[in-house]
Amino acid sequence: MPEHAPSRLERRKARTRAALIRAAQALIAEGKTAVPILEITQAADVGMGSFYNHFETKEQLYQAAVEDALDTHGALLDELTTGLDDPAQVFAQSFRLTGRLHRRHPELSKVLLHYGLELATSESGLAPRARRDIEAAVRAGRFTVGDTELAMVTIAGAALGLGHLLHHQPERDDAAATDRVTEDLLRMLGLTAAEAHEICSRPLPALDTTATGPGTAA
Amino acid sequence: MPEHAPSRLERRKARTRAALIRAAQALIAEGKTAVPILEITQAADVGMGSFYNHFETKEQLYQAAVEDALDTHGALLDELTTGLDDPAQVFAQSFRLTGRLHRRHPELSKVLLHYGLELATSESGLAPRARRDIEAAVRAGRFTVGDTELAMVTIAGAALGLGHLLHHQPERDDAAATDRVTEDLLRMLGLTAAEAHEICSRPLPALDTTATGPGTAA
DNA sequence: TTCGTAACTGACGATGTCGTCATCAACGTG
DNA sequence: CACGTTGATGACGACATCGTCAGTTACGAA
Repeated sequence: MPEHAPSRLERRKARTRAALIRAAQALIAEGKTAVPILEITQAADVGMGSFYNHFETKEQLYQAAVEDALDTHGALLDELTTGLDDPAQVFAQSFRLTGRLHRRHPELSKVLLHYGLELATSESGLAPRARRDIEAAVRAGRFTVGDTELAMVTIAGAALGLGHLLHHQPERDDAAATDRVTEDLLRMLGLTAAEAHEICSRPLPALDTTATGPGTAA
Repeated sequence: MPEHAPSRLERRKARTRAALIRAAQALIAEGKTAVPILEITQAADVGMGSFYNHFETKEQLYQAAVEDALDTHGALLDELTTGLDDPAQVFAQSFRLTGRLHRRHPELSKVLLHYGLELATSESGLAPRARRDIEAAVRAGRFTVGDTELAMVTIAGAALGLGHLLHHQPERDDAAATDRVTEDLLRMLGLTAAEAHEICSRPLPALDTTATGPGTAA
């Protein structure tokens, strides 16, 4: 991989690929995963045949779309939690930010929701980051966790449930709901009720609307 | 509805309907929801045309199949938790039994997993039972819950996550895993760590393999 | 037994989707 | 400028699924 200067042709290829991924994410977000390929390419403003230049099957495209969405969100979380020294707060902040994401970037959120629990046990995506953060907190004596793997699926399930609820109850205050669930989870992880509440009351960094599109990671 | 004696013709109709629902549940359990109708009817050992005598669309059949599975499991839970006077134990026992279900009745479990979070917010199915139990425990001063709805989606998410993990890690002890997650959730719900542990150590009623088939409720 | 009805059945035409392929446009190279 | 290569494009044949329908069987009533 001699890190070629991505010459015009490659950039064009990348652009059509990105367009397909974007369209796929939009369709997944609408729950329309069972659409003809032609419809996807039209949504991407790309010729029908172009699809097969990049993917062999619809499922393959969807997989790439989800992977892209996960990378985007994970990178954002990492960026926004650097510099925090309390591992418990890193966890809390990540979770709270993810909760807010459901409203700020509904498309991305819905993509995550659609693939749901598959992602919780997947070895790529958010799972490794979550495991890293939880184990760090355990080592630091902040969390009391009997089984990291079980805690992770519980937390992942809670996150998905929360997102699902937020999408179905648009009138509910997303920040308040997310903070409460985070607080509940911190208690579950061994923090005292008082401390859990305190951590979830701390201010959060702003969640910019610089939604990174596909093409950033691939 | 004069409660007619269900005469032979009606019984036959009910039988083919049940056969279709059974087949649908089996297919959902295998994740094969995108099969031609013909395949469903063959699995049910029923003529192709019969499908349209009972349902108008595949999705309609699946919906009936899920409803049936939920009623079956919910009724079982109610039956096995009657007579308990501590609402916290009712909750714990229901959750522990549901966890064990993932291994005892994988088909039924997978049906629940497939429809996932939809069921957590649905007004029919297990959600009303969960709400009832949680609110009873709160009234009795056993649980400390800020928002019942949020607790419910968290718990539902945890249950789904647990089931998902159990299906993907067959070597894991399902009873131990379930009890630990239950314990975690009880702490989250305000019980002390000691009490949570104690409640999850109590013996459970045997989970008979009298899997009720479709036709019982419909 | 005979007849009417309700449910079952599988074959068939209509419809929709797939994936290929021949062609074309854009780009880089000698 | 001329040629080769890479990617884009959409039309087309192959194939699968759908839902209907005309005919059949099982049942119940007269």
